[in-house]
Amino acid sequence: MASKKVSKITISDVARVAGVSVTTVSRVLNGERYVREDKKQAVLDASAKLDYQPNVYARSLAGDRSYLLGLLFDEAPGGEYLSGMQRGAMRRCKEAGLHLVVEHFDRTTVLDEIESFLSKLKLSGAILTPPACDNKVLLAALERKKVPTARISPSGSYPGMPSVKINDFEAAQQMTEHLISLGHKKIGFIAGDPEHADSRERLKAFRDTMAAAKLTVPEEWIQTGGYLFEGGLDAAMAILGQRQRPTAIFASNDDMAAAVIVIADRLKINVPEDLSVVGFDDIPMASVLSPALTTMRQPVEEMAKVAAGLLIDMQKGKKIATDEPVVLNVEFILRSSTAAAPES
Amino acid sequence: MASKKVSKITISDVARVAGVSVTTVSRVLNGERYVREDKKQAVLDASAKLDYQPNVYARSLAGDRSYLLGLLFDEAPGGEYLSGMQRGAMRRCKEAGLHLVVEHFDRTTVLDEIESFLSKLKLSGAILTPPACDNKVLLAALERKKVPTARISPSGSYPGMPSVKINDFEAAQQMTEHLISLGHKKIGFIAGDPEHADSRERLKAFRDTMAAAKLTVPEEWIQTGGYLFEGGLDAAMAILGQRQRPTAIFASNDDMAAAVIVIADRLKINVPEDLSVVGFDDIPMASVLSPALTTMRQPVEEMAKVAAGLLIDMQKGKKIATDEPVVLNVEFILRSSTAAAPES
DNA sequence: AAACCATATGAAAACGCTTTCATTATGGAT
DNA sequence: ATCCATAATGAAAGCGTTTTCATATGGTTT
Repeated sequence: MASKKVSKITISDVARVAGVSVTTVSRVLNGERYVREDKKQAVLDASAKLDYQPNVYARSLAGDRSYLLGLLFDEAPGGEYLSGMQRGAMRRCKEAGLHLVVEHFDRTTVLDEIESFLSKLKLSGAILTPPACDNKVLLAALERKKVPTARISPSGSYPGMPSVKINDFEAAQQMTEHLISLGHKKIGFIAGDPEHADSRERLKAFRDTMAAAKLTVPEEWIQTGGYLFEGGLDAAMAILGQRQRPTAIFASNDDMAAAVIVIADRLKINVPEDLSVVGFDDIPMASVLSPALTTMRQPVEEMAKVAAGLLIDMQKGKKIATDEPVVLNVEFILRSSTAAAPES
Repeated sequence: MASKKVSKITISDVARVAGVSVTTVSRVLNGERYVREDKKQAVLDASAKLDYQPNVYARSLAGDRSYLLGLLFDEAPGGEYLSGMQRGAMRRCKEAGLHLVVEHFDRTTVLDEIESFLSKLKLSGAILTPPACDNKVLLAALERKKVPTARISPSGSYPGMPSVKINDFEAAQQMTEHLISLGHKKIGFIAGDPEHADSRERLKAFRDTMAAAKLTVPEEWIQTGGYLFEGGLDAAMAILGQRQRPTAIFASNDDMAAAVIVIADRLKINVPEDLSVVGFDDIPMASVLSPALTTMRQPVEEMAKVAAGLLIDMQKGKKIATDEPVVLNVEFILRSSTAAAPES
């Protein structure tokens, strides 16, 4: 007795069981119009009964979508940031039956390489994390290849591409107000990368908020650290090495805030008694620093989830606003690196 | 005058230009035998001239390979660890013209879901990071679906699946010897997750090395922290809260070492003057801790690269040793959390 | 009653490759 | 000269979908 071949279940198997044509099965599976309700149900039943799994490659070859979303980056942002993004994007992909492919383009990647990648994979969409979201070459290639693209925390806007960000201005304003409310009047600031819009926003918010509170800030207390720990060390040294030093420092991200704490420690300045320090991002390190860092949490995972969602909606033909970014909320995290300003 | 259609370049275009059949082109592109050198060259030239990009989906549909490698994980290890893995795997994939798709399976993922994923994507290979590398359900599914799988730092071996790891025993031995050479005689140990082979290895190495140096370790000085920061806090408290306390603590990873430093700080114990602390992994946090952590660096990126390489070789039909893991070297990183043992 | 339209359906033609199978050189060994 | 194995090649048959196209059906509108 010949054993039944355990062959793969194809769309025609489903068609046979449901008593319809493969065309109809395809229609049902892709949610098209013009299928009678009873047949639709029959197809769904048959498909479930047989545990039918459409072949991604056949679909991609025949249709022109690919069921793959790309998460693209160039110089990697922090690992925690990146894997948060990834988790968010993955979750959303799973809901929609898509898959996430990751790809790295470093500074040396030429246009050809990018285009070759794009034309080979024909991504259904691409998510760009900073700083790739501002990589002109990459953006141009994506546009030429007509790959729907969502950008995360980009600088400015790019025609036809939606983006997701937080309200950096408000967040930085809130953080500055926190320090002011603790009685600090002499506050320093360490900016990120001036190329990044978010960095410029945070700095502007700091300046505006200080001015609104009638507090002046010597220019020497405003330094740039490029979002890097090392840059933060230099910036902190530049600020704290002066005769006149502030009683609080607002670093534009946690890496640089950690650097401030290191420098303060080296200079025998007590944090938070003599110097309050705040950061931005809430990376895992923030809670293990000593003292634990007061910071502003970015909803990293959520941002990627939303970005993926935008792409999925675009693919479904929904109209998406591409001129204004989707703005998500931050969360203020109070820990022990901030305290009331010391008696003057 | 009709403008020339900018249509996609297919294999038959290449065939025409090279003056051969598509079969021959396919043969050349897949490195098969039985193609005369001159024709081979003609194909290569034509392909380069036309900038031909084989369609991944058509290839996957026709052949039975998929040009996709999967990086699979369940409960995510640290973000830095994961993104290091990813970088390594991606690099190797790029060299081989493959792409990396990432997928997360959490504790609640049922077998069906995994199998559905596997049969839909027909991965050319899968890389499992810990702890997914020991997930029985996942492993069984991969085996059933015949997906070539490489495991990273697994517990034990699994028939037919190669793995990559470091020599945990030697590394932990070296670390223990470092402490002993500094004059420490009273050393505590915080173990990781007893389920993990690497954790058991590190503990055994510690015990053996201490014994070899004729040093005894009270059982209360050996605690388990499960590789987690929180677990490390408890373990550190259990060790340092006693009347008799050690002059050094070896934590099985950096997260727990960070916890030791936090607890020491809380108990007003100076590190490294009164207590030396060492970790394992060299996560980025290690260098910003205060004091900076002496630790053992795992070649995370390299491990993933090697794992990807193993899969690629397997696909090419090379014979791979699956009984013995590939062992990579660690690197001892001396920072300032260790010092000579205090005078007794 | 003819003409029209929206709805519903399936047969068959792509999609761009790999692989099978049949056929034709090629170069010794008999 | 004849035969055989092996090297080299291409025509054509898949691979499992989506999409196009043709056709059928049952109202509505002229």
